[in-house]
Amino acid sequence: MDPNGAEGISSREGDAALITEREQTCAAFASIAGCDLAVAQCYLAENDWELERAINSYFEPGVESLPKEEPLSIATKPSTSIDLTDDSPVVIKQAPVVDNPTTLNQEDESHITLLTWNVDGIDQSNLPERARGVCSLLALYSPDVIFLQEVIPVYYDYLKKRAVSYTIITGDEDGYFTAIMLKKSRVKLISQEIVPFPNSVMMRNLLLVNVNICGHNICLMTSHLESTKEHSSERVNQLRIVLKKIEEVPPSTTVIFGGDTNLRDSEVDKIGGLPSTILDIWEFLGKHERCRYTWDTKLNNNLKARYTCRLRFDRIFYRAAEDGSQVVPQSLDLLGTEKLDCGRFPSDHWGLFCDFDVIL
Amino acid sequence: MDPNGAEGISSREGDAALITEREQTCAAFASIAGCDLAVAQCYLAENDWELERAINSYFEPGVESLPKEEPLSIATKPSTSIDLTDDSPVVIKQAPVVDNPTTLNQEDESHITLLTWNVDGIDQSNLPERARGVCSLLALYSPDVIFLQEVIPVYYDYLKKRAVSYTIITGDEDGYFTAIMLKKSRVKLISQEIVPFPNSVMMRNLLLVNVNICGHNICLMTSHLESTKEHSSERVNQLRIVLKKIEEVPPSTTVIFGGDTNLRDSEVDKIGGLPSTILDIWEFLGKHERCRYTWDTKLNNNLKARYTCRLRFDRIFYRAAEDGSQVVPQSLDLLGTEKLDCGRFPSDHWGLFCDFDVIL
DNA sequence: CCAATGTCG
DNA sequence: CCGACATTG
Ligand SMILES: [Mg+2]
Ligand SMILES: [Mg+2]
Repeated sequence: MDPNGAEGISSREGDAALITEREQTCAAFASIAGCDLAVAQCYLAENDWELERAINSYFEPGVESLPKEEPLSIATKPSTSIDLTDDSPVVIKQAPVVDNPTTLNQEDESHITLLTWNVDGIDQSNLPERARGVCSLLALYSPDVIFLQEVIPVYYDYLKKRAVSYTIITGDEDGYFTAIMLKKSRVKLISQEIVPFPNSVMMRNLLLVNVNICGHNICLMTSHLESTKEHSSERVNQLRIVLKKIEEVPPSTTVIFGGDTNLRDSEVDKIGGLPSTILDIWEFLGKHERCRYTWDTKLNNNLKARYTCRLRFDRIFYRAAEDGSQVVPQSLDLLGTEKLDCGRFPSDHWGLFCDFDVIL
Repeated sequence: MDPNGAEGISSREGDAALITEREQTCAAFASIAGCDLAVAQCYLAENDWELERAINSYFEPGVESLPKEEPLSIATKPSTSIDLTDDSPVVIKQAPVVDNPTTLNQEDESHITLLTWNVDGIDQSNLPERARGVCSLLALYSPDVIFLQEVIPVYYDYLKKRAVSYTIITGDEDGYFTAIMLKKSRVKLISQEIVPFPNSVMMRNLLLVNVNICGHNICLMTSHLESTKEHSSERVNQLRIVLKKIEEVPPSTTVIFGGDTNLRDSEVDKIGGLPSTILDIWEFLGKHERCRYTWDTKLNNNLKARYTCRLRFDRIFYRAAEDGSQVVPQSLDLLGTEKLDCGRFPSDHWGLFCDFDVIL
């Protein structure tokens, strides 16, 4: 797998037509994988110049020691070595490239799209297939901005390979952590910051970036607030920190927070609701039942729960820039609600996909 | 025990001196017990005219069925039939009468005294002895106002007998409930009210009375807020109701709330602390460690707890009347911190005794 | 990663 | 009537 260990280009090939065909295949590989031609050539040579096989090989990390079904408590650091390879090779249907006609994202100056998703990287069962499922949807929807929670190091490694058209910023390096992914073609990264939650017992924090999209200054924030009912009061404290941070952003900048808040409505009530300047986008868009619950043990079997419970854990908050509302929430949808071949879903949470209108 | 079943007065007595002596004994009995002479004569006749024996007989209710050690959960209604009699008769050392020189209460126009105490009537172990212990301290300190929590019906019956110099108003009739006791000689009852806690799962409410003491209009309130950490949010809601009710009292009236709040400091912080107009008397008086914890499993063995924990559950709140502070908290002390003969304390809570200065 | 319950110290 | 944790549906 080491590109340096592969044979040099054109070492055994003499036929000009063949070289041309392979050069085209290399170009296609490089385009899909977002790597350079030398790396493309290396993977193709190792896979008998079959494009699909080589692409799958490229996106599946090498075999490591794999404690596959090791149960992990939510506050425990997961093992950092896992094999994201799977028995059944998966065809990459959408290449992670810009302006791919097969994506659903129209990608113009009039819309900004955002996805937030807790991908449950700390559940190791079917993780390779689940991660591929997530990445396929990322490629299909190609959001301008992606917030992920519960990413683990090997998941991050996989994202770096699959989502080469994105800049990825993470909230931590080990354990499980959040990530912000910015589509390079659309989003200009200006700065980034990690705000600690000093009393978190779960290593949680607030990750934020300042970006410019289509000329708009936007502060993007994600977090995975303290989990479980037991830690309600710490979670509410973390929410206060988030809201305060949102309010501190200069008024000329739009702010979008998205993440796994683990919030119960009563906890938001307890602090007197959100500040009037900050909108909960699900509420703003009319509280549609269709995309209310982002965690639902009745529809989602990932947790094998013998109880039935659904909650709106994943939320997107929005604070408009003061000089007119140029970025306006438009629609909200759930992602990841279809079962994979393994019979399970990409995560125990649904993803939350939001489309913003850009009003000039 | 039925007064109607006793012999008529002077039925067998012919000697004038003896009659005179017995009339004096009757008068003493009536004074101590706060009953009329006929009732006094009845009890004395049944107890060979021995004053102490008759008094004890009077204050010990008749034997009923007694599931003595039946454990009760905090949310469960206790049995309403229990024998408050005890194997060892207890001598009434302080009669519950006004201006008794053996009380510690100077009882003048310059002080008002108040006691709040969760007497743990739902713990049936040693309840007769513990109730007598409480009543002995009531007699000793003779507070102008007493707030009790976790009174059960037979405890209330006992209080009515022992504390004849008090008017007793209760927050409920069965299960366990709160009581406000007003020293008849000092406190004029004007009105009373029960404010329901609509979401209590433990039948809790707010009991309040409007009174006049030494010319001052005072609103007195007690409650036993929802118990346990699990019910924190309902407890905080109940606290809000209490604080709102305090603030709604006309400004010309002093307000004193005392009770078992079950509050953790963080819960008060969560609502932004008390309103600035309402003082926590323990804080106001300098947060003395000596009387900080009113529930302490290290010093109090009643719960036989194998853990050690102490909290300031019992609190007194004060809102001054607007036209100058005429009633000012002066001192705070714990009561019931001495073991009874049974080796246990009157309650798992300490009583909280507060002295107010009356500034003319 | 539910909520209710039980155990333990 | 604690707080941390495990168990259950
Ligand atoms: Mg999770
Ligand atoms: Mg109690």
